[in-house]
Amino acid sequence: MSQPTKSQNAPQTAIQPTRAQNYAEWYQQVVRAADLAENSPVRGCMVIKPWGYSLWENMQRVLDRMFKQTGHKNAYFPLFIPLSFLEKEAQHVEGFAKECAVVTHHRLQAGIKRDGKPGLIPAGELDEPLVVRPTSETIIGASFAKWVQSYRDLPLLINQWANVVRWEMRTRLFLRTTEFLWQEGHTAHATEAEAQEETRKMLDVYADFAENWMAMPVVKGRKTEGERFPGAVETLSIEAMMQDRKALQGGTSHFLGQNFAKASEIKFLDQAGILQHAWTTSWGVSTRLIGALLMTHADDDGMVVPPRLAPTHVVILPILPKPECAAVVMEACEKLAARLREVSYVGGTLEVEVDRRDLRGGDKMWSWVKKGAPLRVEIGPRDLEQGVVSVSRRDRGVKERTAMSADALVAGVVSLLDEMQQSMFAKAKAHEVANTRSIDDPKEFRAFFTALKPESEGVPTEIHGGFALSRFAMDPMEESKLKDELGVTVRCIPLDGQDDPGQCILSGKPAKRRVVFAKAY
RNA sequence: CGGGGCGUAGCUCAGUUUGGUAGAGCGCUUGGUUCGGGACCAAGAGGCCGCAGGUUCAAAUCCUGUCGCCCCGACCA
Repeated sequence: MSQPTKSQNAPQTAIQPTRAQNYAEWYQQVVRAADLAENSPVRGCMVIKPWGYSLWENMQRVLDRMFKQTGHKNAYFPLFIPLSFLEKEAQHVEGFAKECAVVTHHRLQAGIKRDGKPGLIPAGELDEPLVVRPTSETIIGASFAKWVQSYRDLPLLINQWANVVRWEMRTRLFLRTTEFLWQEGHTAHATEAEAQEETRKMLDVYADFAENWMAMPVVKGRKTEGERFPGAVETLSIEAMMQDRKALQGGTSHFLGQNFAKASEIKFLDQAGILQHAWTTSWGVSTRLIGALLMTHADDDGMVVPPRLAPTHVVILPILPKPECAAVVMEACEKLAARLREVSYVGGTLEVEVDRRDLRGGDKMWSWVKKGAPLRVEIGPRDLEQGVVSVSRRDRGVKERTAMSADALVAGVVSLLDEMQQSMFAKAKAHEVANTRSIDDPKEFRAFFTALKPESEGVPTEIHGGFALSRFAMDPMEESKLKDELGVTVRCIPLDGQDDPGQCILSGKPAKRRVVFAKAY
């Protein structure tokens, strides 16, 4: 087979391979083509590039506003956690011990390294090692213990934007990296009911954000015992179906009971003068959401960014076939950009970029297609003659264009973006619905999650499976067996589900209701 | 931590079996022809072949050691 040259045999899609050919590789290629992030020299850690980071900034801005609106305040706690703090909650230690980065020294000095060469070696061993936070329950708990004395100090509603480190064995850009960015909310309450309400409220905030900003439909639910956060009494999560029909946990909200309050001594005197332990919660979303956004919306030409989170809403591409018309075209572009920048959109004004780069037209256009900018507006001499601009939507075909007057664009741009946002959600929802099935027959269940052609010699399995809504008797052993056999787990017990008694799909024992089974990231 | 693989130009890789002193495509620079589209032609810049030893007249190539990375599993936001 001869190597096809670019001119004779240009790829049909901007991303190779396509989703259908090799989904995992497609994901990596989109991350790169869209200029979201790249691998760094540091094992398992990524460099988030400007386009990817501005997506995160937009997510942060919206979420931060939602947290403030629900009464939370931001604070910042140390990156380092004394080892003894982590040891306070037994299940917590067990859950995180295997993935902690540990600081054992506090300076470097000249010496002979392990490879026998001269260089810098760690010196000044710490009396007590410091753990780089994998999550901050214990260090924040220490502060909460000081801040809470009376029922009048409650509820305490705190959020922190931070980086955390989890020494994972295998990493994938955005989905699982050694260091990642997130927010972690930590709250303390006087009563169990209030803490549970908080847990539920923040899950609703996440679901609202996922659906209305990311255009990503989610299922809200409770986790089974085996999938729970270490140390939590109950874990709630939002689960989204990616385009390969696997589930991605997008955010979690934990009801911690009094476990961490007891470990950190968060105590208060209630109105009756009785000393009580507080009830705490914690909840978080991370830069993983960028991976979720990609796998929900991106196509074989690259990223597709939902308008409400786009760093740039409109890209204006000047078309300059002849140098003599450059000035006129550029002026028209700048004029349109200035008008569009006055337009209000989702709490701010439109972000508009005129791409003045000295690149060939095709390269320039494709770079924005791959990044997923919602609207591209082309302006060339011919458009100027006809008094129009050419508008392309990223959620439509790359070559599809609509000619309209600049006035019409300025007047209609917001409804255009709104329609695009809606349409992206609708498409993702349709995909979820199409691949969610109620299954009562164990044979059908097994077939649903079994690939027709198993993976072989670099050819991945075809995309299959989805969400199975089946009854489960909540036996952890059965769940663990299922995971070993089919790689399927209970993603959640949906909150909006009804009681629907019948036989457990795994054991045949009586089961009260249906849960979501799926393969997961 | 178990199994497999790979370290050669910015990127993707060939060359290693059969040692002889470094290549391709893409990208980059310059010039030209094109150009409502990811074009073409020409000329260039760029690598002590992961690192350290050894064998040899001669090592990217053979041997030993070492470091790093990737993939599959177990673990995981």
